[in-house]
Amino acid sequence: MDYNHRKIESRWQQYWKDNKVYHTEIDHGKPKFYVLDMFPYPSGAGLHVGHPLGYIASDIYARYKRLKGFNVLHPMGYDAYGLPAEQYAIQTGQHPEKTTTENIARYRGQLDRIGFCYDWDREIRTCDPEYYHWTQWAFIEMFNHYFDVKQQKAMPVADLEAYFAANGSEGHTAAESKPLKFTAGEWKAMDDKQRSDTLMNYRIAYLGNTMVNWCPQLGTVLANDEVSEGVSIRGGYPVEQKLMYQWCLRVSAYAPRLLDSLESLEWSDSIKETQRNWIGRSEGAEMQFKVADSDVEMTIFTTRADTVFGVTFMVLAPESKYVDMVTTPGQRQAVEDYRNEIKHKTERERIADKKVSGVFTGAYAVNPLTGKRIPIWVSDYVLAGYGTGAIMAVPAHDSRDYAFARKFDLPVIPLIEGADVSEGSFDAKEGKMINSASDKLDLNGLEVKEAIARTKEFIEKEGLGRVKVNYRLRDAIFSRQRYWGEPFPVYYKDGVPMMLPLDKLPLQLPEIDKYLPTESGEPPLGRAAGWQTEEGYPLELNTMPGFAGSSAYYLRYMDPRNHDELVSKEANDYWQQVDLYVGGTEHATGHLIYSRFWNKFLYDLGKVCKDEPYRKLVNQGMIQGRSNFVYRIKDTNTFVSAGLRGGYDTTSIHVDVNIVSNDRLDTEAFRRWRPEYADAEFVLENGEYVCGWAVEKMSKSMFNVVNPDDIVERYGADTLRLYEMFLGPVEQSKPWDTNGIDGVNRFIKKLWNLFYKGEKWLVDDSKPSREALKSVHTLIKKVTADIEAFSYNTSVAAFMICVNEISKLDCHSREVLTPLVVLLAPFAPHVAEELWHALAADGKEDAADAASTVCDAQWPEWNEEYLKADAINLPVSFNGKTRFMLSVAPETSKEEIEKLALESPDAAKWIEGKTIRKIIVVPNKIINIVVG
RNA sequence: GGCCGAAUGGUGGAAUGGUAGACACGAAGGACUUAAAAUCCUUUGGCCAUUGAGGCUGUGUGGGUUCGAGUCCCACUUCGGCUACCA
Repeated sequence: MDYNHRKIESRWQQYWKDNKVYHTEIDHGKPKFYVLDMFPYPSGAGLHVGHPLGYIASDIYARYKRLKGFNVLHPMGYDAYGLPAEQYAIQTGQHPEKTTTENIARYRGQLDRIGFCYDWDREIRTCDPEYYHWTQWAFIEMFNHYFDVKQQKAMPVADLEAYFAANGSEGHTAAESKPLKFTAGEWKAMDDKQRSDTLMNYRIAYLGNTMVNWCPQLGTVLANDEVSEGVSIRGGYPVEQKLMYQWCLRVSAYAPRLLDSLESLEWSDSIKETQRNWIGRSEGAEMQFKVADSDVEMTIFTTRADTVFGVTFMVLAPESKYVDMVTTPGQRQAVEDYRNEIKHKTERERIADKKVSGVFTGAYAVNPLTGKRIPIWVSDYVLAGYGTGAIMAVPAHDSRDYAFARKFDLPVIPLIEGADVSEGSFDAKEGKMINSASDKLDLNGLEVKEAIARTKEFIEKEGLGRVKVNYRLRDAIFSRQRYWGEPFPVYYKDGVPMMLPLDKLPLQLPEIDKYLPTESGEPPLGRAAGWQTEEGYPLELNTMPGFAGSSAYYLRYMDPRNHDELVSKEANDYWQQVDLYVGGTEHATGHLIYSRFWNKFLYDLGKVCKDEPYRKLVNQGMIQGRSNFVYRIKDTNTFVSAGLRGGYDTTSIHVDVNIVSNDRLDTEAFRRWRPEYADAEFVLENGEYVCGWAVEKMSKSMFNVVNPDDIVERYGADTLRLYEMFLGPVEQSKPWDTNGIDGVNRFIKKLWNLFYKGEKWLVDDSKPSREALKSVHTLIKKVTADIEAFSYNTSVAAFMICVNEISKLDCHSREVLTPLVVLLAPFAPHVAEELWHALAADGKEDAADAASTVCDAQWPEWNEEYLKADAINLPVSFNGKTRFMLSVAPETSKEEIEKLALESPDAAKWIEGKTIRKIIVVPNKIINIVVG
């Protein structure tokens, strides 16, 4: 029997399915382990060879944990709502559900062929009403809660209403969009609409008038993490700022907790750092600046309170509320013109346009420490959304302020000794202060850090401001003007937003005729006939964004068919949280923040038992494409091999990597590839056409997409799995290079040949040699350590070494081969399963019924006794240079080693005629003898 | 501009501060074969030497710590990734 991957793999995939081998239930007799992949968006293009990398890595871990005796939860599902299906629907009129269902079927087929151990009985889809029921439920809970800053947790809005009725707004501790002041009497006098509007200022899910990223081409708003460099991540369309009334989530209230509990997570430092930056905590001070000849006081935020003596002007964001309050009549027109100009520029244009621009308001502020009058300007380099939208400008020590001062010829006062500000600002927070003294505060001579502390102390004491911690993290905009998303469980009663009663959930997405906005500019749901409650109140027309469905999906896998709750207490208590989460780094500032927020909210409600959803996170690298090129001689249909193109004037052309093998072009396949190459001629080197190559993104247009199905068909899923792991560390990005896959395939065949020679079954019950035992026990130790450390590439190498050694020893002992098969089961489950059954049935064909599956085997333990070497070779060095090797028994003491080294004949010639100055003996490592 | 990471043969990559280059690809040579494929064996960082050995050098650059540095520290160069008028 030769190794036949097609037969083996289809046979065991069928067996696993028929026998529900990977079905998981709660089992209190076993410790649990939850391994989760970030679920995919099923795109129309299907999986390419890069997608399964993380799935294979987590699958290996899940299978390993199972063999170690854990009850492993390893589910899979689909993030099914998304823009591509909707865009496709707009173009073709095809219902996105149909496209999505087809794509899911294709994904499932591709995944199944790779042999994953998912419990498909727990599959979820975010577009399934049974699933989004709980997305809508969570939204209602967020609407019904506010965030209490003092207790740092979510509390019922009803409590807040009671507080307002008793005390008014005075002294409340709710996180708010903006400060509001009202008395208990005023609260009681409010009508429903006014109360609703007021409470929106505090709810965790609230309707707010906020600056949003509006993308005209997509016809929808986008969250900050869906925009990069002023264009949408999906599609790359320009994005502009627009004030809109939208549903938002008060994520910013959770910023301190999101930041603090990062410490407790086993995530990579780089992704934690990315989240820290995104949350953007900065310690500084808020200070009040009085406006001259006016009652207005402006509040600014600064991290450099120490530089207050160098403030020579103030700058307001164009959208700042202060602009209208301070602008003088004479400057009103100029300011209005400037604001209009800014408004019509997109974010992208504002960034691209590095020119400094701004306009004087005509007003002056008073520096609270020096009493000097300083002009107030408006400029778009100050952002309305951060801090208070107003800054004190210190041109000597901030490069942006410096550029502005130079452009508009404003004074620059250096505050740090030795800082040369004739060419640029001095931004570093170091040095001794100068020019910083008044009759109340003297900072001269202090280090910057001391000066910051001293100033903060001073302004708090004098009532000029207060110490303040600012966060960059913004509330999440939760409305999308699209069809293919979760409908909001919201209706409007006389203009007041109301939540549907819980027993009306799920509110199902209605059918519509076209997937475009209505003529009046309303979102697509505006086309749905009868989109209203039974009482006739209109339902919300927006839908939820992509991250809504992915924020709590890990909980649903614990209890996917529960009709009464998101997850039962029993299931949540058992499975707790994800122990290992595998996915790409691109979700660092989106999904991984929202999901943590969502989970913390549910935790506050007592619905989940863990504060954090994902205990350990591993980020797999991206698989890039490796493109191949052919070189056409200009104006001909002749192609020259890469090594010979020096003498010709050529153009390089991408060629389909699937007709190239080891960078050698299949010239016949090339002629068939496209009609224009049918009569192509070739200039060969050594009878072959050698292609050039480059690493690029994997994409259709580069002809470098490799489909896993093709690899599985040709080499088998086990080879694909082993090869993807062998390519390099899981965390590292690397190009897909099919060169080299033969090596892994050869390894499987070699392994096979330990069991079968033709039809003959080779395995026997003989006592294995010490070398064979040592080889396999070394492997057990190595693979166990490697899996725990996620170092799969070195594991595969270790398998190769072991199989080579055992082949050379001609060992076919069951005692050696059985653990080898179990070790291999996580990596190459099909061939391991086949051999496991063959071992049980002594190589007979009907092996399938002969034994339990390898999935129920026990992970082997290594025996240190077999690993002990007879002798250890220690390098002996003189004056740091290795001169010879000394063999000693493993348990030799330090003193004995020293004696042996000095007495060895090799040592004599290095010691001769010299004095020994120092001897260093590190047992099992080194002997170093210093002579002179 | 900020933050993070990386730099080792022709290639992908190994190496708890202790014999650098595991393992694999590719390449060269050989065995088997009518031939090819498959398989197996040998060699494979560079330089010098070779009858038998052997020797020198070598992990981006320059310093440092150490008996000993690819690994730790400082500075620099280059390349990736993320992020960005965040005051």
